[in-house]
Amino acid sequence: MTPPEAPIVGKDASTGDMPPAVSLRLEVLRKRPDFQRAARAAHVAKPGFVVQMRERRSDEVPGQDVIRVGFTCSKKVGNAVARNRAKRRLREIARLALPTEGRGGMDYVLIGRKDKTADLPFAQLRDDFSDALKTLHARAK
RNA sequence: GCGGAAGGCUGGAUGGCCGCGGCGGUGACUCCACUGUCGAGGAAAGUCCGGACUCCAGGAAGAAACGGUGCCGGGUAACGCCCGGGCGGGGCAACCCGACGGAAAGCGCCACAGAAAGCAAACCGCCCCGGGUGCGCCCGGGGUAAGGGUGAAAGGGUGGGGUAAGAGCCCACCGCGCCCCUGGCAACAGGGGCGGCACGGCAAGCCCCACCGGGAGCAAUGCCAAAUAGGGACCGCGCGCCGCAAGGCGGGGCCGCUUUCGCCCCAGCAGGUCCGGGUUGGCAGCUAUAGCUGCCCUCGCAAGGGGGCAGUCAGAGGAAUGGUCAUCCAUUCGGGGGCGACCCCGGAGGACAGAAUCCGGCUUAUAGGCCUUCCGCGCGU
Repeated sequence: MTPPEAPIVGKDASTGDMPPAVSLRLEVLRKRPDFQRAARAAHVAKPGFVVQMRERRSDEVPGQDVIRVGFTCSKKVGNAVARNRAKRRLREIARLALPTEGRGGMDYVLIGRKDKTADLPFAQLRDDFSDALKTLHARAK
């Protein structure tokens, strides 16, 4: 079932992000202060998750060629198994979309929701994430 | 075949595409790319016990307090765990359950009901004597504890003798207590003798006895680096008393307590040197041994012990061990076909649950599937 999905990726890739994407790198957020700064920035809520995005200041350590992304699932999401599964699915949609649809110099934080993050169809999660990114990028303009 | 008891195993499979963490290799190799290899559980969970390990308290001994354990024996590094046994209780049985030391060391409590709840008493009764009778019984005195009733429990139980009625008053058996013998390492069991019964229950109320326990925890702890508050030591100057000097005197401190042994410190100051350090980050601790896994020998009823061979098996740190799709596998729902086992089409969903220093246990959660042994009933031979 991979072939049917390939056109989607190809279509998104043709929107014009290809040239700067040459050296975009993904890094994972690990420090609490980074999460707290992102929490004060813009956010978009979708059924399966919430996305926060913050533009790093130009003098911050990771340069403009780096996209950073963090994942948060609090105890409200469920027990350890539910939290881990939600986080893994969030990681996957981020990994699939950010190299082509993300912007350098941004910190993204994805927040899991109870039951929805683990149960919604994967394709819907991907579509919602693309929509959320477009909304955030338009707002940041 | 039906019903039941005990124990054990498993807990989705295969493949495609795309990924993650550790270690190794290769490449102009701090980034990165490619490649090889390894990568969650029986409970990883609760954090309830027991340890290893680390730090704290100066060494040793002791006492008190506090906490825990509690039939006996064995196993173990240890345990509150495990195995075997005893006793008590439940079940036709297989088997299961048990805070199971001490109540003549002391204190305390025993609700409700009941006449009476621990010291002997007597509500209804029963019996005898005296008196009165309207003959139904009533009053007074005394003897009883068999019967009724209450209760979780009422001063041994059953039967016989005995008596006015009764009563260990007497007798037999059972129970209980003491002594002795036998078996057993022991808990305990069996037997004999004596005693006429005295010693109610609760120790999951305090308590007593025996045994065990110092405290805190990997966010332990050690190392490195930067900035900085600002503390201490030594050198130098100076310095209470005694002494030529070494040093002593005097004062103070060191495990929560005690004893003993031992140790340490002691005004002030411009300067120099060194140490130290809240916090943040990095590295170590960090995964291999009271090991684990498989097979075998041996001792033991067993838990387990001794030995041999082979292999070596997650180490993250906002936390890797996955995401997704397809097929199969069981499960279930709807429709159809077939006498039936079952088959076809479509759909749903896949138990509990995710390592965080590491072991040994316990407890709790768990869809479905599988295996072994045993018991009762029924049927057949």
